[in-house]
Amino acid sequence: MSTEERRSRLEELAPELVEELDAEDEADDQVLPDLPNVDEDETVRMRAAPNPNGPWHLGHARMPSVIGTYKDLYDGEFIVRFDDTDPETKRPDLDAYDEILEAIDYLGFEPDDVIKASDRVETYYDHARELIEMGGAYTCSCPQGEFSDMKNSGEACPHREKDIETSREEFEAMVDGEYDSGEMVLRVKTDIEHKNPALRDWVAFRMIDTPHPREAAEDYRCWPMLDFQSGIDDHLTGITHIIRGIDLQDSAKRQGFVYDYFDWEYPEVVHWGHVQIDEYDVQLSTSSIIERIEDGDLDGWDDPRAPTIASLRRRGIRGQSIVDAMVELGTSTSNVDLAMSAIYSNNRDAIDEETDRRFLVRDGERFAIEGGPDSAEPLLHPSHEDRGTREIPVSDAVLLEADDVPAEGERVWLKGYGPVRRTDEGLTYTDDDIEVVREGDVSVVHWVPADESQPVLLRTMDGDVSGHAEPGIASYDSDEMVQFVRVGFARIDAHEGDQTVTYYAHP
RNA sequence: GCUCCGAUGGUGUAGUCCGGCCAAUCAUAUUGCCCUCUCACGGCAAUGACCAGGGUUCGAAUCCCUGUCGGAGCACCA
Repeated sequence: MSTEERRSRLEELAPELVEELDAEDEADDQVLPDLPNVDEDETVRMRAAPNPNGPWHLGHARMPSVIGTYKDLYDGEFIVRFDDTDPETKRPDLDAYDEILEAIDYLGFEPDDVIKASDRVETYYDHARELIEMGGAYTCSCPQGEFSDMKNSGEACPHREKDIETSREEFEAMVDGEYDSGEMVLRVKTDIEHKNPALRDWVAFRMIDTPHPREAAEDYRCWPMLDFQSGIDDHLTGITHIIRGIDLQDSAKRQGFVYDYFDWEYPEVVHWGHVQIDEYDVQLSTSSIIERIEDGDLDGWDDPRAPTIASLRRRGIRGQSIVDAMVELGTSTSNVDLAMSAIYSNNRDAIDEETDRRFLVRDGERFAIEGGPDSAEPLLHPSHEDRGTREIPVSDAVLLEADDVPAEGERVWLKGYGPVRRTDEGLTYTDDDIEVVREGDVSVVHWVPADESQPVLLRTMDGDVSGHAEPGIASYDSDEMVQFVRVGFARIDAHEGDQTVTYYAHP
């Protein structure tokens, strides 16, 4: 019985089972696990909270990919919140704000709102004041190391029991910038004997002497720490579900103390592991990429060797291909390796049908050609005869890749042109029928005319390759894709002088 | 040291909550064959995994314990 037959038979016998079957099928199409505790009456609302200290590397694509997909799945919302509260060690890059938003757009998502933590400092101050009044926070001038030692042995520091009045005054002095970096912090009063030392009386605000690069925030010296800022914002912006990395495993527990003081309900949290991406030897970190650019190892963020979103974009890989691969990783708490081949496979699926075939010969060897027609007309796409052919002129010589050069006396089939035999003079056209190819005696190779070809630079992950393409390559606009036969897919980047610059995408 | 978390083929993932339908799903990868003017696409096939050891049970990938390995936090970074 075929599947169809079984189905209709089942429909007769037990229609309710068919429904069940369909429901299961539907569930199977959903690649991401269900979000925990989704309230039917409430809109699922999530956030991406990037630090704008540089453009995005590939790992950053995961957050918008997944929360954007959840947004679609639950008919929810997501916002982008720039967590730019450290003007010094994670100093924001003013260009990165827009670059990140562009990356999200390229991935195919549109945030419902975009906010910056550095615009909201007064809000954080207000909540700190409230917390101080409740006895939930105190100012502390302990040197960092000393506090750490006391904390680790579960001892309270002398400032913990100071009166509210003093904390209030000292905090206002912090806000007014009356302390230098390191002199005073505001701590949240948690449980100094909590069994997890990471949760004991953590810092909520500290002093930073370096002005924020954004003009609107350059006067602030008292800055909230991530756990405070993020905790307040998640509540205030109505976030229902948070996804974050395992490095922030303790954040929810830390922020839980603040939420308890304010009597707020903490959002649902999903933690996921780190992503590594194969094919790149380098570390996936903003700072290491910045370093490599400064050292001149990379041309910039969109260098084809850079593990960045801008790089894949320039190579002509669609945002959707990245999104699908990211979503496929799921949200497990263990670390995962993403195979670039998964992204490539998605992208091939997306573009193969519509991409023209063209010839590119890398590092060609020149051979005079004798006899034969004076042009070739290969199809633009092997599965679409209706799209027509391209004309490649052949005057008296062609270029072949070293690996394709036949031994003397042997034949090859120049794809779209015809059979030639290697002689001591060069290549001589023969009258062989295509049967010789079908029988496997003669291999088919790509080629370009030696004189009428167009110089091409192919930029790849392994460095730049120069070569020559058939003349028609000059007619493509920037951003169009071509498939260099037997080489791979590439994006046309620019026509510079008499050279065409292309970026290699994938096989 | 203290505290969390995790472990299914090369990679990712389903199944784990509620043990039997699992000699384990799907994708990718690799290999072979077919198609083809040797790319790509498509078709067919093969390869390959439940971290280890105990326990509970008629029955364990699934529950329990121990171990091993891996990851994370204990910052006035995010």
